[in-house]
Amino acid sequence: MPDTPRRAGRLPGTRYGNRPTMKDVAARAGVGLKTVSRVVNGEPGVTPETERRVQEAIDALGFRRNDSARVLRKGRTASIGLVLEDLADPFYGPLSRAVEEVARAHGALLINGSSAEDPDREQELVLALCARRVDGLVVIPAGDDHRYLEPEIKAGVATVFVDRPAGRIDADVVLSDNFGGARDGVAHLIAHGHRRIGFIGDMPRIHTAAERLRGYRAAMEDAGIPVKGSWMSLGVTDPERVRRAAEEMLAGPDPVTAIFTGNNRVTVTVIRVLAEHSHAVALVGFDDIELADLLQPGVTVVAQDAAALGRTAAERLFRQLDGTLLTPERIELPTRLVTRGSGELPPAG
Amino acid sequence: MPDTPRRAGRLPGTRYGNRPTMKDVAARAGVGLKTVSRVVNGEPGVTPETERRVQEAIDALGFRRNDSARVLRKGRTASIGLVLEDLADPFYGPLSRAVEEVARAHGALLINGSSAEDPDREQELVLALCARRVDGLVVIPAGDDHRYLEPEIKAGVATVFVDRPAGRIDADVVLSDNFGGARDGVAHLIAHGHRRIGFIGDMPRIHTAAERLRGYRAAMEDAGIPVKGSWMSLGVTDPERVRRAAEEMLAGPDPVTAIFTGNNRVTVTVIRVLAEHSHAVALVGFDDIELADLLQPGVTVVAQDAAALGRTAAERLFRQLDGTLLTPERIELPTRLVTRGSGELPPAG
DNA sequence: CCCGCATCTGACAACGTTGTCCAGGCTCTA
DNA sequence: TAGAGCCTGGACAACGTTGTCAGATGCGGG
Repeated sequence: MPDTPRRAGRLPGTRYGNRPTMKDVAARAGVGLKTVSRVVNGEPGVTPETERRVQEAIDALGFRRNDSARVLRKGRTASIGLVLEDLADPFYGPLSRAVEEVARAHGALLINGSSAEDPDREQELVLALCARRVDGLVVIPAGDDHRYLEPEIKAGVATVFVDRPAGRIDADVVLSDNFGGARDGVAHLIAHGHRRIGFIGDMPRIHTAAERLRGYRAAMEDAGIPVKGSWMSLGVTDPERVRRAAEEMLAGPDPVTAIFTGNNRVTVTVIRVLAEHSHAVALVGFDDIELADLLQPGVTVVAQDAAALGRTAAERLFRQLDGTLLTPERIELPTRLVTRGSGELPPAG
Repeated sequence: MPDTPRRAGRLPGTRYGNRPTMKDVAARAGVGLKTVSRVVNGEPGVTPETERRVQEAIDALGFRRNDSARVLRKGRTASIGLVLEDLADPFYGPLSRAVEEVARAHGALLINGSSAEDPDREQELVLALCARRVDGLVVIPAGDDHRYLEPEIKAGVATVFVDRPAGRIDADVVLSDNFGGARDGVAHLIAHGHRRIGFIGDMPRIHTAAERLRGYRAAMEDAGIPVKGSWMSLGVTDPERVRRAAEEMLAGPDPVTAIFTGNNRVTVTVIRVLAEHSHAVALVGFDDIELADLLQPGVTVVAQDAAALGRTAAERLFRQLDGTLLTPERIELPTRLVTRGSGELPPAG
């Protein structure tokens, strides 16, 4: 590409690179400031001839309304914030997109940030968004104390929590039925003859992990199967430790014949372990994973609908802004058991 | 959850739900407006005692600085816009995240939107972002004419295009080496004895698709293999048509012994087709896919580094804002051939 | 011919913040 | 103790837009 010289950076001190303002447009069109405002906003009461002149000046100058000033004046930003754990996680992609679509339908833009599962970073992000006066917030919480949001909510920032409940404040929450999903998944294994079933999940301080563990316990109890401590591994999530945990469960004195995995990352690692294992072990995982049907055997999962979570949350948010929603609620979306083979294997050994 | 009454929506007419301003804080602390500003911004020249009083008032009132007003005054928004095709696509997740991280390192927030591969929607989004006076834009273009951005760029909006070049304007671009990657992938198949190699890719009007097709042709030509029209399928991307295209290539009078797929969606579908096929067909795909190593055989791919694309683009953007970058450039990042089995199968039949 | 009315236009203040600049009080020295 | 100089604090304008309101213009009717 030729080395066409570019503008010499933005000159320090210039604001917005000296963009034309309505005043400039008005001067050029020979009309008043307010008339330009009217044309820009499509307000009535402007002669076609005047409008044409103004439009001409706008095009000639490359004028674009400064929404910062507009926001300052009007009080609404037409933007909402989304704070999630990690934009790169395949679970959050569809969720973000769903929130974005709802926002778009309401003429709002989406500002989003990743908390990286760090409560401080979550708070920092949320408050930065509040400082920009987003109209509302969709938060997938990393922390468990959200009292810092109280003044914001009181000041009118619509807020909906997703995937996990808010901590120590009363707010709208949209969740998957983690308990029921896990219970059904484990019951599915039991129905296929398993009694020694392992559970590998995240730290129970994370709400979803705790609920799924509870579902596992409930299913076992319903079937009258006492759970051994060696069958449960909690709080491991990095691949190396998951691998060890799985191997121990499979090798112990009371080896499991099936494993229930608490989230997609764990599931993937366990699939790798089982692929190397000598005899077939049944597996049901929480969260769907791509290509799960192409593996041998296909992976049976408890799928949750990330897009529906996002959509539901965003819709509630805009209903809060309408004023049609007055009472915080907790909404639980159902999960779906998708059978593909790995969960239907009979007990071996 | 109990039906605790919430504030009755935002009262119409109230701005920001009557949030306290610096003036309120100043009144309560019994100091001047500017002193509050100084405390909020950590500027020097305030006695510890005064600062304490101000801080107290801030906490008591739940004051949070209004960044809209700040932006209006200062001219910089400390936010950048990212326009991509689809936030839910696993390719863009890591890219977004990388852009976000760089933005964060520069104290900026990220506003993003999906164009859904629609040029009009791309333009609408970009202009909405410009109206908010984002400091810069990272754009994965859907359209092929970006002259509408000229006034914006002239006005000082830093702009970097990613994944595909800009149309009809001179701007920074960060791309993967689509041509070289595809050429190497196809050459890899040729090196393993294949001569009848199929290509299934997206519409050549999309830059990446055209480049990959060019790479395919180049590799074949380098090996002195004339390409038959029946080996190429362009512009198909929905699963059903990809399936048919693959089946035709495999069944025709000159059946292919290997297929090169032009993107991850096509690759996934072709994997499904090959899984049902009677004899082994080699496969190399452009773009990596998760769990590709667990399939039988593992899927050989030409991987591009989405995060590196995003990071590089964002870094260039902030260098533009620094003023240290004066000339638009075209940067090409290398791809990487990841061999896992499917690309090393010998020709069958 | 003048008045009233409707229509169109523009002057002005306000939104909440920050930059500039000056005033007042303090300390330190001669 | 007076004066110089420094430090702290505050008054005011400005950023670009929109809401309010009043002025200008034109038209028709009395």
